[in-house]
Amino acid sequence: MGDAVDAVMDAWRRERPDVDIWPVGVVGRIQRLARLLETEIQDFFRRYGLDNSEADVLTTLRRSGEPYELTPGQLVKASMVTSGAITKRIDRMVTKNLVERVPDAVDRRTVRIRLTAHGRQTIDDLFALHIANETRLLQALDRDRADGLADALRTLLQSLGDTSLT
Amino acid sequence: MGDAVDAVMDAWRRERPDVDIWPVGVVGRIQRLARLLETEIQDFFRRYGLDNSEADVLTTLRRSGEPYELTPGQLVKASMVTSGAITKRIDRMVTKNLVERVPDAVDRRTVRIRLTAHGRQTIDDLFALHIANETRLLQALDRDRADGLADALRTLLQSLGDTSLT
DNA sequence: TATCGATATCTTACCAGTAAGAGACATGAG
DNA sequence: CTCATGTCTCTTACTGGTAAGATATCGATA
Repeated sequence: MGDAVDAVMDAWRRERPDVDIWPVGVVGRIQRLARLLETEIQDFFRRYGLDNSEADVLTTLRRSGEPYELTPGQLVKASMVTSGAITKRIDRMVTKNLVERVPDAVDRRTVRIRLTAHGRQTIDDLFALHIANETRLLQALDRDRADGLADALRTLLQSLGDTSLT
Repeated sequence: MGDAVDAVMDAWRRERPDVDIWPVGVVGRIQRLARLLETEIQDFFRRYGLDNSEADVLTTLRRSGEPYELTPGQLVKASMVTSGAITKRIDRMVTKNLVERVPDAVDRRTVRIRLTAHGRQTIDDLFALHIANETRLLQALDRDRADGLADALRTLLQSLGDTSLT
């Protein structure tokens, strides 16, 4: 008994035996897993009054280290969404007192987005729990298989040019 | 030199050495890859006047076999989007003459969504090219590594309950 | 056969994100 | 010093999807 993608592949082999559809076994699974994992992670953060997009910004700022601030442009590069989406996220998060906009002393085009004390506290309280939740989602893989999986995924990401966040 | 996720993990190890963040190496990569692959595949279909959501419906109907029709409910289960989204997709695709709604003879609650001749032609013309494009996206992996990757992803999907499309 | 819960599709109000570009500011070449 | 070009953030109009529920129909049971 396979997974949902095995069913898709069986159907294609019946309908289009002339095409070797092996890439579907990788691409289709990555897409389905991404959706399932995103839903699970969203459920986790929602229990604490956050959503995925807010958690994305909070974690990006937190792991950047003291003083926990980045420009909107840096957040765009780290996030895989457009600048318009980042502006809106920041607007929402300012009203929730998770981040604040502080003017840049040197370059007046630039704004710095800084974690508030509340934002810092929120993500620090949640981070270990969030990682524990991701560990639970991956518990079907032992550590060796997980490492092998991560290696193969890294190879793909590098080949697609995903080598930097800045 | 690693990928973008290696940079994220290095940052976390510096900022939160108390947390073992190994799951990020899998979850983060699946999420980034899903976005990158989706963008690439969207670019591919856009060259032929389609978008991802339309291609999703066309492929689902095509691989279901003669007479190339499914109910909206079956499309919902195959697609990972809500029924409202499927209704809208069908509306758009009807105006583009890719599918048609045909009443079900037996159950009048049910509608059958059927590929038109144009829809059938469109997906049949594109399918082999689409698979060739996916093959290109995965060319960094040889066939053995791709099989191993697919196996690990299948294990995860099954553990998360993703075993059927119906 | 009348009724009631289950099922199937569609509707409505809303929202996050996108694409394109506007506006403000910086900077280097001449 | 000036101006043209580049950079940075934000705005606007739009779109695809969601959540919740309305509407219509089916089917089992008393």
